[in-house]
Amino acid sequence: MGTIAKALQLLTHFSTDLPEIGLSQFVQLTGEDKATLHRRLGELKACGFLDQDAASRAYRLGPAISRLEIVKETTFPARRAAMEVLRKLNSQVSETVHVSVIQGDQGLSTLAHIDDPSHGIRVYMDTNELLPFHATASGLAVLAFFEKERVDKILKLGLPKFTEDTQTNAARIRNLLIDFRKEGFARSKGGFETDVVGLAMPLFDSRNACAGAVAIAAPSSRMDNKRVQSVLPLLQQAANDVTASWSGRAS
Amino acid sequence: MGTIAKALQLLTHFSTDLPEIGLSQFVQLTGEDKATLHRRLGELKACGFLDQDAASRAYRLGPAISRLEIVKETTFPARRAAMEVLRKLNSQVSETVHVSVIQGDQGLSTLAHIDDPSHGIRVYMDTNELLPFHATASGLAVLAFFEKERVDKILKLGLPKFTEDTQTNAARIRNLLIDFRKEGFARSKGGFETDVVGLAMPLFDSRNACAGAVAIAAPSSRMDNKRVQSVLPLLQQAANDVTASWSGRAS
DNA sequence: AACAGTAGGTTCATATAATGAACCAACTAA
DNA sequence: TTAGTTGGTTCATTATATGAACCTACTGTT
Repeated sequence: MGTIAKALQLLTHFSTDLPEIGLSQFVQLTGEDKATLHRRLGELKACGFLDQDAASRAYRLGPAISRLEIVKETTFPARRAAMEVLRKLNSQVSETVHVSVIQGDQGLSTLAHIDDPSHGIRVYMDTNELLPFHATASGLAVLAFFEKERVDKILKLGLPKFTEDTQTNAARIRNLLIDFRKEGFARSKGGFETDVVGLAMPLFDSRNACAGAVAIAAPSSRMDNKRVQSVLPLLQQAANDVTASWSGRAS
Repeated sequence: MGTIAKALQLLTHFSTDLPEIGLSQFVQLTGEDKATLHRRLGELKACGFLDQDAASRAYRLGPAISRLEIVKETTFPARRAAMEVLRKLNSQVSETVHVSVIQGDQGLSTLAHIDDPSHGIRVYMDTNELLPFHATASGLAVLAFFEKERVDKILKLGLPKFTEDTQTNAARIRNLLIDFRKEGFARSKGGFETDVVGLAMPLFDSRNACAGAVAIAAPSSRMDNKRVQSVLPLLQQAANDVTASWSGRAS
């Protein structure tokens, strides 16, 4: 790995749970030398990718990120594209739908979502919340397409129990992943929020790496096996549409 | 300059006008060796900061940008913070207001804006359009706080004429900047859009570098010298508020 | 078909830049 | 005082980035 990649790797440690990181904390997180990290962080800061709190001296993501995101969304509106696909999918299935992207090893962050308005009982999404890999359909969908090493690493980070139905047995999760990979989609029932059934398909970037997932979240009362079979082709189409708009390549 | 900074510098070449850049074009833009650039671009791509079009092989901004921006805006909502300040300013002055951030040497991109709803005749903003440095109050406000070398570089890039009143004389612009720096704000009249008067104050990041500007855009009929004097303290307050929310330091 | 000009991408000896153990300095708590 | 933090710096050593020359594929031209 080159110096550039090592430096950019540092940025992946930032998350909604850990928005500010000090020098020593970076030493802990990476195991690298303090002097080395200090120089890397300094360069990232000089380029505006990091900002340093004047008082605490901790680092946080800098203004260059916003600038680039504006250019990216203006010229290649991934967010808008995802939103358009979701509008279509929502109109077809009349359930809450969302597109989430991988955030390092911590989970998935929601890029775009639609809370379905047509039912009295519906699934609400907290967009600020990270979706855990092991307890959501989206998370399982991307895990199913990760290399074994990465799956191992993530499963070893801990499998918190969110509900009675959260699957916390690593071996069983691994078995699920084999099925999901074969079938091309993942499902979960009440593993993150009680009574919510999730159906998710992976999304790929232009490097053919799994970048996220598109998912349908519905009350379990409205999502029996028959309904699953009927919405799957629509979800597949949505996944293809998002992947195509992201990378020019349909899966 | 270290390798990391050199690599990140490449990203600044992307803009709304130039969203995709090929290898040879990078050679032209930077004057560096093809092999070197190829390796740097490859590393940026491997980290998800760049994406490569499968057919044309051109590079564009990648998914990592969006991921980081989501973390940044979730945990440290610069955009939202700017918007809140703008709401207050708009309620006070009842004119179109906006916050723009510097985008390399190409101009300013609008981060947040409010089109004032209270007047029949009002200034509309095209958020996708880059604000030129030499023809807008925001641009002149930041130029006034740049080092001389950077001002020279930008003025040499060309001074397109947008209206009859666009100032295209570099020497006169330089004189204006001296005044603006002294007064702490910049003004322009019809230089970008006919009959629009702009008033802008610079914004600073935590490194004390000028990062953007907050501005009021009004029809010239509503912005005489007397009105300017009355809104300036409000603009100053808004600039302080944004800068404080961005960096923890009031100017 | 041969040519010239473009593009993206690769090789390997060389030179430059990254590294890290040991070092400060400042602050906090015992 | 001491011991444990924190962020930050120095400089000899080592590893990495660099770039001239090379390859390959595709374009339109003669």
